[in-house]
Amino acid sequence: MQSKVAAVILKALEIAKSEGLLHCDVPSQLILDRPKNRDHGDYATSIALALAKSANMQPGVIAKVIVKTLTDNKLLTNAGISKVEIAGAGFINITLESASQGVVVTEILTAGKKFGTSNMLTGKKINLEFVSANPTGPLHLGHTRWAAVGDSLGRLLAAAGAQVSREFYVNDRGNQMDLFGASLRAAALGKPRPEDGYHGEYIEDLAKEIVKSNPQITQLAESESISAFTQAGYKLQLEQQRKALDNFGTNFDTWFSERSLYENNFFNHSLDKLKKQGHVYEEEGATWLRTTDFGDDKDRVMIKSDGTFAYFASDSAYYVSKRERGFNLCIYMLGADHHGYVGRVKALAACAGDDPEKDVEVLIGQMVKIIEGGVELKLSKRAGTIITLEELVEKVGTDAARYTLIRYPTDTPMVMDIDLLRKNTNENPVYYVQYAHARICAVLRNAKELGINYGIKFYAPELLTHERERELVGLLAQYPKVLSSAAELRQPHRVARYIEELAAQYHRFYNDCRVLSLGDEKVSGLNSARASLSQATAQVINNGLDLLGVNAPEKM
RNA sequence: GCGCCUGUAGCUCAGUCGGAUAGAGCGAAUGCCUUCUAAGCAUUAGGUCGCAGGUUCGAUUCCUGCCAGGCGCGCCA
Repeated sequence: MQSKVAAVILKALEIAKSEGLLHCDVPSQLILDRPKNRDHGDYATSIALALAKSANMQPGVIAKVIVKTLTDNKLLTNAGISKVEIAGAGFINITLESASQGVVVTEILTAGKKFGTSNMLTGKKINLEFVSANPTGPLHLGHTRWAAVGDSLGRLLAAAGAQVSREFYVNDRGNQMDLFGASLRAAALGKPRPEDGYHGEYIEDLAKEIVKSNPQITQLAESESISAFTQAGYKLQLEQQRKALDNFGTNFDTWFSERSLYENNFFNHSLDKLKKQGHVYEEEGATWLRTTDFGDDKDRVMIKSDGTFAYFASDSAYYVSKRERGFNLCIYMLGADHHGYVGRVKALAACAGDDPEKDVEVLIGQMVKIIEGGVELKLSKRAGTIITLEELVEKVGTDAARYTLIRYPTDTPMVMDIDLLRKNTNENPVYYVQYAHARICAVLRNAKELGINYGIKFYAPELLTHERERELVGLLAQYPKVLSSAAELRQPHRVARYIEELAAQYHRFYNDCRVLSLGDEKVSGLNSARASLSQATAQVINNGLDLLGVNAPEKM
């Protein structure tokens, strides 16, 4: 509907220009806003103000020309417009006819689960890397934010037509792993842990489990024993992470091991590739990538002077791997403590001969604070007092945890109030939205019992003339736009905010417009129309929640 | 010192491809269930959109500078 309206106004501009009423270029696209104020109609455009300068005319005059052209050429009825008004300095407010506005309900009921999807990103093969952690401990709050947001973003990008592969990068190389093994062994032997080792209680538990399944492990020579502990701990911990994520509704297509980058000569292959681009050099016995060629603040070491690989070596090979596997967009989701990586990753892409603006995106998730009983829980891995994904889920449940984490833009630091999330009231937005869905389901169940037919065949859009109905229909029509802009901006929180608004709008409608027939009242077309509208609303809430990975219960 | 993020109602936060009277929840006050799920709805109160300049017909939104807070700046991973 919206595109039809925009098209008709553009057409009016063309006609006005050809008739010599307007002397300026006609834009190829027209922006239609949804006015905040309902008195301003269903759509509004400020095109007259925008064109004022280049046309050298008063905005109000241009607006008049547009409106006159629209009416004179009888363009209004075809686009389903019932009213066009000029307001303020030159805004054009457009009101749709109920019937034409209401067709969106039919569209929703026809498309079902697919309503809102698009082909905006068709042809994009996206590698979405998120969570990526050391397999040396439980996933903490920062990981959890990305587990929720990343998963949702993956669904969103797929809904926009992209082919998405979700990838978890397992940091299973380097001295963190050795420290992990040494910490486990120390715990098993009751010895003090290494100074900069792992100190959480979970180390004790893991150590016990490892010793239980392999009692001889402590008898081995120290270095063998440590590496045996490392291996065993790695397996257990990775499995635990996988389970926790699975339980959280977050699944990955690929668990990519950092170690595997060094198998089958892959690292050398990727280094050769980089060398061919001419940004690799040797200095002081080390091998460097000249990332400063592309705006990084310093060059990065890949092979250290002692011959071992720096972390960045893995990064570079990993990137090459992603590109060789055919991804034409690599999205990295990193924590705020890694924001220094942005320049480096972009420069890396450039060093590999790619376009850092197009082929790579780095999203930074700010810190999450958690408050319980009015006190901030301080997070320290060292002291072992981290809040884990499992603990969060245990405290508030998967739905509330996911929803809350997704609800905020990731570039703002957020505070989670555990006490609030435990409340089953509308202080807690996830319940508010879920309640709206459950409420609709209840209404529809009752409708069936009363013999009220609803659905595409029984829906008469022209009957929906009440202000609440029009508002609700108008909001439903916005959903595809919300999805595409959320996908484009990589901001799943927009979906959450939208369905909150939709839930609120439904509750308002529900309060003012009775869906079901009363008592002995005869069932009318209006009952059917309203029930169909309710059904469409439930469908959109369901679709939205689905993108967030949150349940849409039919009963609460 | 340099870089990234943030600063909007008492609290937690949305919003802004530049547009008409800046929004929501909580908290405060007051109404609405002899008939759809009151986990709901409505009304009222509450704002120099951090500060100062600039661009513009128009700036909370864009630009510059400053102030405040968070986080980073290893041949660690």
